[in-house]
Amino acid sequence: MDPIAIKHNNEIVDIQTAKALGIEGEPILLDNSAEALEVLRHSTAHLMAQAIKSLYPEAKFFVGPVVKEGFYYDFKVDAEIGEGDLKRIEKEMLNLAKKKVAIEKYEITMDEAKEKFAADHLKLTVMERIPSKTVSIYKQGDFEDLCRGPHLPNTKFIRFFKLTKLAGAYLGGDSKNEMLTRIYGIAFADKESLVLHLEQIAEAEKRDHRKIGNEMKLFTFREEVGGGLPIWLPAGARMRSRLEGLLFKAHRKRGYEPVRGPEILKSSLWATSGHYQNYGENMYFTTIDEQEYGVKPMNCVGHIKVYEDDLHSYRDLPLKYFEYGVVHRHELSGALHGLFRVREFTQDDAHIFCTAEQIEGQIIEVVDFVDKIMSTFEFDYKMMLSTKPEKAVGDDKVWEISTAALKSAMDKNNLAYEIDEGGGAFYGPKIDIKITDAIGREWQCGTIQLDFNLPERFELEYTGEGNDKIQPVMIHRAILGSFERFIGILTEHYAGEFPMFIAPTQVAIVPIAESHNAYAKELADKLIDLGADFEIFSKNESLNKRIRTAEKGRVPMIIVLGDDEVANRTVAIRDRRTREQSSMNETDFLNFIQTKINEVHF
RNA sequence: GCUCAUAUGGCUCAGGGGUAGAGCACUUCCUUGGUAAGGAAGAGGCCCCGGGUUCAAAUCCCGGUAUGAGCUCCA
Repeated sequence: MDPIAIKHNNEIVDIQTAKALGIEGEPILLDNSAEALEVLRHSTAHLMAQAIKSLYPEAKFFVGPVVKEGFYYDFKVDAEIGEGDLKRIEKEMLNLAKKKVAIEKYEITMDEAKEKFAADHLKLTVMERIPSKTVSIYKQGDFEDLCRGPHLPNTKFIRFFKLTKLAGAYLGGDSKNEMLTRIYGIAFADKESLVLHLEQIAEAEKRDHRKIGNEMKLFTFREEVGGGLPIWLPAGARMRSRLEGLLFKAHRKRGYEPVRGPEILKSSLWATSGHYQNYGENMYFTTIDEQEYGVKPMNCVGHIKVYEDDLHSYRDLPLKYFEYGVVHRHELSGALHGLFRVREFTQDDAHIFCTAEQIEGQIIEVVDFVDKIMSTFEFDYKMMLSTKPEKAVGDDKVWEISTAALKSAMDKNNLAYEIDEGGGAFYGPKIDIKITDAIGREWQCGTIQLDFNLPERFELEYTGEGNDKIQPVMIHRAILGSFERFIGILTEHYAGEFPMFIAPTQVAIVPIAESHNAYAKELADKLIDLGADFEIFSKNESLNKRIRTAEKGRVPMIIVLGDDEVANRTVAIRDRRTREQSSMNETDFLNFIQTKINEVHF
């Protein structure tokens, strides 16, 4: 196999450039390595541009980079391009690739380039952004494009690709500029990888929590209620309350105290906390009796008021307050997305007030808490440490100390993390927990934020050993993040087939005939006593229909009751996934359910 | 927030300047069935909201609301 490029000084250099400059290096072969895909996808973007140019001769092109999920090209044509045109463009791309045209590179001066592309105002805009005196041109057949490369040596390497999305995009991402057409695509070195990728996209669509949530009647949204304001239906609320219950116990076990702050607080308080200045554009305000109030976007201020209710000794610390805090944040309307991005949500929020010496131990404890929960739900996760953002309160020195404290807690305990520069909260640095779901997608849930600023702003203190007044440190933390987003993620993670301990309905009871209803009711009562939710399928429908309905409802366990079961006090169990049947006596069954429901402790 | 698209019964969707359609779900009746759709009859819609054009608007136009995709990745 011929190399498609080389790696020189840790940079990808294409064959054309290497030859011109006489550079040698480690060969990059056409496989699915990051380097090979970068070159392949970049050239596929160009091939797409060539195809577009041949179908729409008036086309003008802006930029066509490689991105995380493939590549795109921004361009402008006179005609309307719809989803249906993607197939046409793909076909033309295949035709062009089949001609096995060499991709050549040459350099010209910026002035020459400006003349060459004089008719293309988009390319001219691109050139305005390039500081160098010369630019490179890549040529394949009669198609030429301004590009820095690297590119494949020949179009024949491009075989396995797919144009995936069509969208509008502003020139340069700025909404003041003109709107261009953007086509996204993906390319791989072999057919299997492409097929696998497309299957993954289809799988993600099947798991969409908006679709499953609707089918399972977990939650809904209503136009007349407002955007981003979820309505929890009985099934969803049952599941949510199971999660809340398990997590409540877990907090109590770890020494957290439940507290509760008000939904609206005076604006002056938000000014003290800094939210008014730094987060105000995301907040809802209301004025009553000439007094302005802000609807809380976070729970910290309420918890600070809990702390302030009493004097504290160093002996009391750490104090851990937690609340399932309902918060409102005005997200951009275009950013709303199912349960993932809403304007009202409930955080599993807690604030730990501790001494500086206790920071490390507390961080470790929270990380351990996170690990327990995420592993229970079979999530892999990684941690990101985010540093000071542009909009921030507090001295640089305080930021340095708190960032260092987080790093040291992680380092000392050999916890791996990545750094996100400038990604912190406005009051302090943070560690975000990113989980990976069943089909490999990443989600941000929990967060641990260190805060020296709010204690300072509210002049919090505790009495030290020497009877002196010392400022405590606050740790903000959430583990699920919010019930809304977490349940959305769980829905996609499990494709709606929730494990027994969290499922909205644990057991579907299907009595075969009316004469078996009494036994069904008797079992149902016993299930309630165990804390299991059930549903009896005794409607006037065929047995097959009722079993099908129960299956489609994604209930983890279906039991069928007929003459045999009533006579012997047994249940016929049908497994949701394997569709296999087995029999169990009543006592064993109830014990089994009890074990299944209680097998999880966070 | 911006651009484009979409909005028809509880759900999924077809239709379309002049009586509103299907499947599922729902109700009633028949059927009493042993592991993925038994049969029949019936009820249910201000066609998102507000304006405009028209003899006539669910349909065309404008505005609003909601939903979807994209808007950060720089030749």
